Amino acid sequence: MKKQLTDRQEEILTFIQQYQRESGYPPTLREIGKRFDISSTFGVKRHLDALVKKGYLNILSNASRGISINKDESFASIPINISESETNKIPIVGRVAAGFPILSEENIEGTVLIDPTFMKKSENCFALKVKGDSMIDAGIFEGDLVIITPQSNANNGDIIVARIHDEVTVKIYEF
Amino acid sequence: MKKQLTDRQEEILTFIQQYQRESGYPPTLREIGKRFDISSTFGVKRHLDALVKKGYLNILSNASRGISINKDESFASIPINISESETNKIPIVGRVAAGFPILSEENIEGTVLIDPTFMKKSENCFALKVKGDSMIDAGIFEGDLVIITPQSNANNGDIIVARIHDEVTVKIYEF
DNA sequence: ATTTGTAGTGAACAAATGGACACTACTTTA
DNA sequence: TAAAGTAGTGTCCATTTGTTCACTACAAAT
Repeated sequence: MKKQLTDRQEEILTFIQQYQRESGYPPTLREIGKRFDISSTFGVKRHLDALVKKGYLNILSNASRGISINKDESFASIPINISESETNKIPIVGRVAAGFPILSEENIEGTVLIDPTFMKKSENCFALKVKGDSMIDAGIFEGDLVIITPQSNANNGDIIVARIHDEVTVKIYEF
Repeated sequence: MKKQLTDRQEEILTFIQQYQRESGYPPTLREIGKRFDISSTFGVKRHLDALVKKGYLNILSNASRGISINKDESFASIPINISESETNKIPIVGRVAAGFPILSEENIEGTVLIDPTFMKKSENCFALKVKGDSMIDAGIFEGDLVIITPQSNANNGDIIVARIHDEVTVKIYEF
């Protein structure tokens, strides 16, 4: 369990997190001091030393902006074993505008994150929102997101997406 | 569309990303130079300037380690509208060891990320892996992950998780 | 043939930045 | 009551760090 912080330390830790998130790098002692009206860098440093001592920060000596935040809270200190870089960020394709490639900006409505537990990382996937319930027998309902992996051929019985001009439908492939 | 990078620029960008991810703050010119055997900081700076010009980096003038990475690539420069902080990180509970609270470390097997599109952020949720196919009629198959929202009561017909001592089962609640 | 972009060296400089010291003051703990 | 922790000021210093200049060299595009 982490040690208790004073109000001041809590404020400063929050500021560092926020600064880091917004700018991409940590603040300097003077920037922290400016924010909290602490004129001496020494005053700020003592706060940081306290945060290091209590396990919330690491500081690289003599390096400028050498502050890193120890993030191991989440759920009762459960280790996160999934790095963001392994996560699938899949674009959601809305209407398919003629003339543009499917993954061009014109067609993208948003993105959805899919945990790598459920599918391996893929570069070409995209998602479609299902309209209508023609595939209800296959467990695909109105409003569901279906994730499409482009590939050059399909087997009998596969669930596929067919595009006829601008119109897109989900079907079972049978021959 | 982003402009093409040279091999050298690509290497350096990758290094900066990696350094940032691992240490929590960006590298200095000299640290980059050291990694690539570039003895002059000016040589490094020209690479960074090129990366800024091509839209991959922002640099705060005269600030030490003032490098921030423009991350808007993903899929053909689709804007990411989901911040990581909004994403649900849900712990996967394995066996339920008696005497420990459900979410204690002893019970956690891993975590899974669920996009907020599918469920609103919740602090108390956890996931269970389904064994057996007793709920196959409800579309719950062996190996599926079910996500549990603890709540104090259930309605007729709800799918619930019941715990009897250490044993946990998924059922439909009927009275 | 000239320009532009890339790639690098070496030196010198100014600003940014962390660290240390001496001092005051208040509160909490032992 | 003494010790330890917190909170802050002001000053000085050494190091870290980004910036700039002059110079060389090569390849691709105009």
